Amino acid sequence: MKNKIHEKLKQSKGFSSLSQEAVLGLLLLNEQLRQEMEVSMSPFDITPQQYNVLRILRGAGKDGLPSMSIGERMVEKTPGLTRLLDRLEKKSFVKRVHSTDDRRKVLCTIESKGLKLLKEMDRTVSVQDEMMFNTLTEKEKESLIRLINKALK
Amino acid sequence: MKNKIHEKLKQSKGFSSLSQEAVLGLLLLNEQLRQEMEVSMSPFDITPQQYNVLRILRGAGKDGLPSMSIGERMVEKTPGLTRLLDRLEKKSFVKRVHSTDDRRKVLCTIESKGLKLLKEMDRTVSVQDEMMFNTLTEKEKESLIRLINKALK
DNA sequence: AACTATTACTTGACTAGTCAACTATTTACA
DNA sequence: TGTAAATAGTTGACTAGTCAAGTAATAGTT
Repeated sequence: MKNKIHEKLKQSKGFSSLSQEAVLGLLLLNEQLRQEMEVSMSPFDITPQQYNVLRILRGAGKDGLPSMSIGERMVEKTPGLTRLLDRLEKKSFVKRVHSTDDRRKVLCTIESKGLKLLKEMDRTVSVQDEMMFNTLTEKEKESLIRLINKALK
Repeated sequence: MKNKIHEKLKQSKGFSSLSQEAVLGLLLLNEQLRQEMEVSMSPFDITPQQYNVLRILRGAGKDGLPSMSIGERMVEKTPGLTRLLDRLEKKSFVKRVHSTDDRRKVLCTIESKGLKLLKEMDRTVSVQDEMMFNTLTEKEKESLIRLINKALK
């Protein structure tokens, strides 16, 4: 089989270690995923990160979630999140209110417009997940998941 | 073994498909890598992307490389690259001159200051590559690389 | 009760990426 | 040869992430 990692990097020399090759491969595969997500989501006029937040908020239900808790479920720091929520609020996908029992907290809830958007996107997204790994068998996917799990700290 | 993908996402429910689980795992693993890179490179006052460009230019040698060709070796569009090169040039790590045989092209070459920086960083970076996958055996790394290769389009 | 520390977020200044529109140069062909 | 098309890069306006510093509210301590 051709080494696509070499190919994409237009690099003819070998790698100095298996770890290095794995690192570069991981970066490339992630980039491929990111691009596919962006393409499949852009017709809905939303970015992957914004979609991610909306999905978290849908999971949280009617009570909503303080900003910090959203941040924990993504891998992002709070400052970026504040501004991302600003944009989602401007588009009326989410609503923010100061929590009454701890007024430092800002409870975010998804609005009906946001729920509607997610519903429209659900199919597209799951099709895209399948597409992403359609060159792998189910056994191979399991194996990939196992390795990723083992590599996560 | 514990499912770290679930854990990190604070998600107790199952995934709707193996592909979805693989997608989420891939995003998390990439994030872990990105963070580790940022931490290990920040003492050198350089970002992973800037490091990446410098390494490409070192590979290109004394003749340098036009911006477009650098872009192909990364996974980035030209506009971002222009500005990234602006910053590297400001720090005197690279030099840009209009090519004489095709004056649309801008040839980028790495400067001695850039080479020196890379030399200082080489050890750190390769140690970090090893660290990233130190929970996997060599056989498992090979297997991961094979799967990544198969998933790359 | 008062004073400090912690927590939850916001703001500002930065790097980095996107797309769309523009300039300059080269190539293609009619 | 002269005009149109393609190529290389830049610029502007945007999303998104970072860190560091600031504000407001709560919790902890004496």
